[in-house]
Amino acid sequence: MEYNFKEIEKKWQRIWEEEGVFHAKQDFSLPKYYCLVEFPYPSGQGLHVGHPRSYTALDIVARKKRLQGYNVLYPMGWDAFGLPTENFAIKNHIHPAEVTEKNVAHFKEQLQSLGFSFDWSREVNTTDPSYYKWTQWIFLQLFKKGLAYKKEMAVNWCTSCKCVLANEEVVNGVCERCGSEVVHKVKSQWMLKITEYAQRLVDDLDDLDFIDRVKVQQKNWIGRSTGAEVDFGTTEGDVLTVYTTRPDTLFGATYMVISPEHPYIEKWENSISNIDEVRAYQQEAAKKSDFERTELNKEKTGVKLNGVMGINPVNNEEIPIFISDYVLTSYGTGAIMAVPAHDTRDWEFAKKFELPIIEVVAGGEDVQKEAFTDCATGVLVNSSFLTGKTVEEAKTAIIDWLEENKLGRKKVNFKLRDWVFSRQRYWGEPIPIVHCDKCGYVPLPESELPLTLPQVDSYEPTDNGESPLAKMTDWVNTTCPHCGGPAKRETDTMPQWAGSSWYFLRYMDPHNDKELASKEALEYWCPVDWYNGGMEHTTLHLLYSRFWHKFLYDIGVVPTKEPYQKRTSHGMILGENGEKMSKSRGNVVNPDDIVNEYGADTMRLYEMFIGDFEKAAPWNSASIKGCKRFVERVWNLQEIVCDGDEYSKDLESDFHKTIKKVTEDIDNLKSNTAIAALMSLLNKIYDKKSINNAELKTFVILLNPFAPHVTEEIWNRMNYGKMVTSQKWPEYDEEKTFDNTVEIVLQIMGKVKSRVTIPVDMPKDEVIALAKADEKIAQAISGKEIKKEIYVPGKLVNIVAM
RNA sequence: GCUGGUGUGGCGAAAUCGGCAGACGCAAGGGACUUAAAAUCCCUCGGUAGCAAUACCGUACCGGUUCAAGUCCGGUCACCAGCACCA
Repeated sequence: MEYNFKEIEKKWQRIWEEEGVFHAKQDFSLPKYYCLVEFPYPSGQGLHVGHPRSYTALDIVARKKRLQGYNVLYPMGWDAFGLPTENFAIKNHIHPAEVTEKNVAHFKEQLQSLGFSFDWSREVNTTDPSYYKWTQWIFLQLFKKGLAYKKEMAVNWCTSCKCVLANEEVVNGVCERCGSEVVHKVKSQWMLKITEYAQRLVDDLDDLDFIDRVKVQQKNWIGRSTGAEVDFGTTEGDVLTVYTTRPDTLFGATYMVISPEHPYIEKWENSISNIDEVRAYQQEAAKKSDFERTELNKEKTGVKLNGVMGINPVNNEEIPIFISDYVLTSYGTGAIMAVPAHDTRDWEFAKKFELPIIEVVAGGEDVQKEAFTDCATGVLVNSSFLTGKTVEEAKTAIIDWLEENKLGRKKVNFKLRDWVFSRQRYWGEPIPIVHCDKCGYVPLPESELPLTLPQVDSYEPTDNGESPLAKMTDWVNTTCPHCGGPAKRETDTMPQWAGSSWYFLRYMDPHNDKELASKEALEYWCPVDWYNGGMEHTTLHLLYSRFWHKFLYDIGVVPTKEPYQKRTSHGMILGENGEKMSKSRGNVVNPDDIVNEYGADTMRLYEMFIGDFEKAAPWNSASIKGCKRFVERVWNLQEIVCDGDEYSKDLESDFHKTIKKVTEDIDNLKSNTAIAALMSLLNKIYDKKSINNAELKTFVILLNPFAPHVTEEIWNRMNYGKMVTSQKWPEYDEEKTFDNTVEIVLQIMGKVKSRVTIPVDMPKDEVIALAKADEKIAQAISGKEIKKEIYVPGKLVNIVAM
């Protein structure tokens, strides 16, 4: 009997959709489960085979949870603002909204052809004004709380996108999207104070069920370090504060370094005798892009400030001050004390400028030859009242001393920077702020939201760094909501990360036009129980949305501190040659082709069977056949069905074992071994040449989350009643997962010599006796002294005989 | 450089606690069915030696702990990812 997957899959997809089988119920008394996958950017290229890996994995979880009686929310939508659409629109003279609509339709069709159990009644689209109304609303709340502010500063500017980038979007000095050079440009930008949440973004990770590498990466990115600020004196009388994580080494500070942009240089202009040299260095440093700064980091450079000296507060010694670009303006105080004996960078600099190197922690080699940095367990020397203390003791002692004498304080610093939020492009949410000469930056009244994107003639980005919206004078010129005077609208738009920072909340109540979602819906659905997405979003979307959610929690909008309880991440699907799939490499696999040739069930099974979900895996066309065979063998079970309303004796324990295995594996994201277990069971059924109705029902339900179409069709043809989707997930009896007898191995000195089958509950003495009676064992131990006899129940007997 | 991870057949991979290494699948070889092919079904399938029973070797490499190590400990190498002058 042939399985016509093309017809049958389409049929069930239609029925599921028509009957709203996967719609989350409005009944808030039911136990809930919220499964979420990152909504895609609907690019013109269509779905990538990587998308279904994530979507199928959580589709399996969602379908199983429904069968287990949960009210499941598994939604899908479109993260549709963004540059590729805008660039396509520019090139082809079509409005980006039109491009988006077309791409969305294509994506949706592709997703539906894979049979995902998304609740399409809750579809959202970030470019829909009824959606971005609330994105703008959140921005206004941030503004009102002082967390959105405008600042003139050097920002990352992508020379190709002609747009500023957040720090998170700059990878190795180039644009993460297009790979073009990123330069520094001084611009006035909207910023979000994510740094205010740095501490909580680190601390609250502890209570979350995120995979470790996500936690570690977020922690590294936020980069918390604990140390002290120390106030150095100067011969100018000003206090020069430095940040250090090693205040214990204060007696080893032989010079100071400030960043080229440090404001004291202006202040000391008249006292610095070599001011021209200093100015030249400043200009040189300003010209360098991030890329150059990191590329050229081998050789230390700098200029000594002649005429000004620093004063070390612990011993009142005068030490020189340098400017150098190895000290960053944006971290700490933009100034450091240099301890060349115990810091590699300071050591290199000291060697180059022939500065003294004083050892203050004993235990290393000669500090004149190499910096001794790995000195956490060392003991202090040459350090007055700290001498003799361990590093840890000295840290505490010096901080106490500094605080007592008001010369310093304990201090926690973060690498995290505030989020550069504005973009000079058209296809994004307009920032709902107007600028009035009298009143400054004034938020639009909430009643005027959404502030919709105006129609423009040209979406072309400009070279002068202005948004295309700036040319729309009709739109730009407005009145101040505060004083009624003339004012100008903000013409920059929000970054793509804005709409995705809260979309999971909108799914909870997507058609609400009074609030971003109702209190009841938020109470019920928060938090997302399981969120799967790409590692590439760890320090972007995932961090940003945690920040927004925490803010919404603080202002009483959402009921939980964190948006996502559990976060997992899928490995990439590589091309057949083991390289990343890309057009230029010519190794792209189109999911449509696979669905056409093998069907959605086979595609789903293959992507789940391909290997460890967390690891990258190369595509292999040949291996798909194995999954197709499996689907067909399952289909053909219909030909060997016999009567029976309970598991047959010889398959009973296998069924209980498989139910247990599949149930647990789905919860642990191990679909590969769950499918392997189902394949094994199927092999056993075929060995037996028959399956009864009770067994087939269980088998079909177990397989349903993985291969929903074929199982639904079998269920239907067998007249088992209703749909599989309305059945109950099978249960297993732990007792029955054990066999009555078990084969154990008999070892001599840890080497397998023989095997024997015994009742599981046979006492140790009897098992050992039986083992010794075994012909091969008896032979092996004859004439030898038995040192030890080990019995591991259900596994083995090992006899140590010499 | 720092942080995290990975290393197992021809290939994708399994192996909650240390307890039969290679489940499951692909590819390959042999056979059955067929006029033939495809499909399907059955058998073999880590290496070496042997007709065979069997023996020895084998989870990147070196060493250790243990009755027993893919798994634990120490060291080395390779690869992947993230961060990278963060004081």
